[in-house]
Amino acid sequence: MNNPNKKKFSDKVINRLTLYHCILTDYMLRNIEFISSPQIAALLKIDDSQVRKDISLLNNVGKCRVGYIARDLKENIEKTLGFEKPKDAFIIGAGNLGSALAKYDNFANYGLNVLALFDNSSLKVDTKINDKQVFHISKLPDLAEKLSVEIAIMTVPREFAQITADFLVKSNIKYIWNFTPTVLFVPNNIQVWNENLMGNFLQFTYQK
Amino acid sequence: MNNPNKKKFSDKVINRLTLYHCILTDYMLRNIEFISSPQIAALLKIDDSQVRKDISLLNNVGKCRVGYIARDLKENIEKTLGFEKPKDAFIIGAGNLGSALAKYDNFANYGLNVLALFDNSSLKVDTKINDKQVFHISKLPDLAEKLSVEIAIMTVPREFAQITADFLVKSNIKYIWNFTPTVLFVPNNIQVWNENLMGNFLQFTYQK
DNA sequence: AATTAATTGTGATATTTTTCCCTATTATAC
DNA sequence: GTATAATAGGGAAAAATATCACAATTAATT
Repeated sequence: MNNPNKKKFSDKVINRLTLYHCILTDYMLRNIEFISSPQIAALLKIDDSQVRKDISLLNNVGKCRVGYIARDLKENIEKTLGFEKPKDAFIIGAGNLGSALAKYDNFANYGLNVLALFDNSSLKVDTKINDKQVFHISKLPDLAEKLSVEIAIMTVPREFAQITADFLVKSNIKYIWNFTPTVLFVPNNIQVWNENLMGNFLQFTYQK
Repeated sequence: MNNPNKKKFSDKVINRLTLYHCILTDYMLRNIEFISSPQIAALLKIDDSQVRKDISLLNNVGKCRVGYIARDLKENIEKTLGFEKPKDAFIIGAGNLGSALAKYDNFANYGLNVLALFDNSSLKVDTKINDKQVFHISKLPDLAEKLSVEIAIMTVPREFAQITADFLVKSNIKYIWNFTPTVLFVPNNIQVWNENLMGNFLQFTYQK
């Protein structure tokens, strides 16, 4: 009955939980002890019962008339979503976006460690970006194996997207976070997340 | 019956349509004339009837046994989602991410024109990034009014996120694309899209 | 010309997600 | 102490979304 391969939470729930986490981080900085579902709901402009349902999935209990203990809830989300089991990743493509993501130290707070970058330009190879070395792309298979890295953040120009994806798959990368405006063709055992920036933009500007 | 303020398409549909558009762009580059719903579905690992349902919303008709005319379908998506009516935007925060987005020329293909950047650092003010001028943030209200800009892409450090949002709202900005890991408190008439990068990352790495 | 197989379009069904609504609880005000 | 109002928790209903199933069409094959 309890299929261990089944995801525990839907994508929507995970997405909302990380937004609750952002709010809770802010509450911590402001030293506020309690948070209520209507407060969270108002900030995100969603229904308060939705917030309670999500939180109840974490087996987190609140106090009537008071709300939830902000610190506990924050830690509970971190534990549930695995922030404290860091995952290592490579950035493929040390251009503008790749560099920006390499400098985005917030990733580490959410359990994502960028170990290195890869590029094919000799201008970039052997430089450092935010203390992370840029290697030639040919070094990737070796380093991925040695460091057991399964996650690649792909920020190459669109014309190299598919060929790069093929190379990553051959190098035993299992997760590709695709920042190129391309849909990749990969085997079924590879997880791809299309960071569909324009789709997101249209979602919030279209007819509102 | 036909409420003109009602959105025609759900967020999910818009998101998928932009992914279909990515695929179609690739088909154009490869000079492939026809595309079928099972082909699209296989790339995105979704159901083919889902693809047909989405496409039928565009009043696009396909040919049995052949599929859809790739160029027509692409143009239909562009027309429907308004790629050809460009929208002007400002980038707020000329740091790494802001600069990367200013250099991301793909936005223009999707109807988003970045006119200028704003920052409060004198080191950045009056420089140019990809031919776009960086202005001091104090110039924003004037320029937003003169140029009728309603969209702001926010890439400031998290500690300045809320104060910046307040300032944008006062400056009559109506749409905030929020790249900071913060949930903003804004009036109900302001649209915010939280580009929740870590949420997206967790969605595709969590228990898969 | 007949057959086969691939594809669209769509109604029906199933599933997922969200919202509604009510009860129990409890801090605060009176 | 009692009343009030805000909140959590959770079952039920509603809404949204995705999948299934199949008839109709048609290009390709025989």
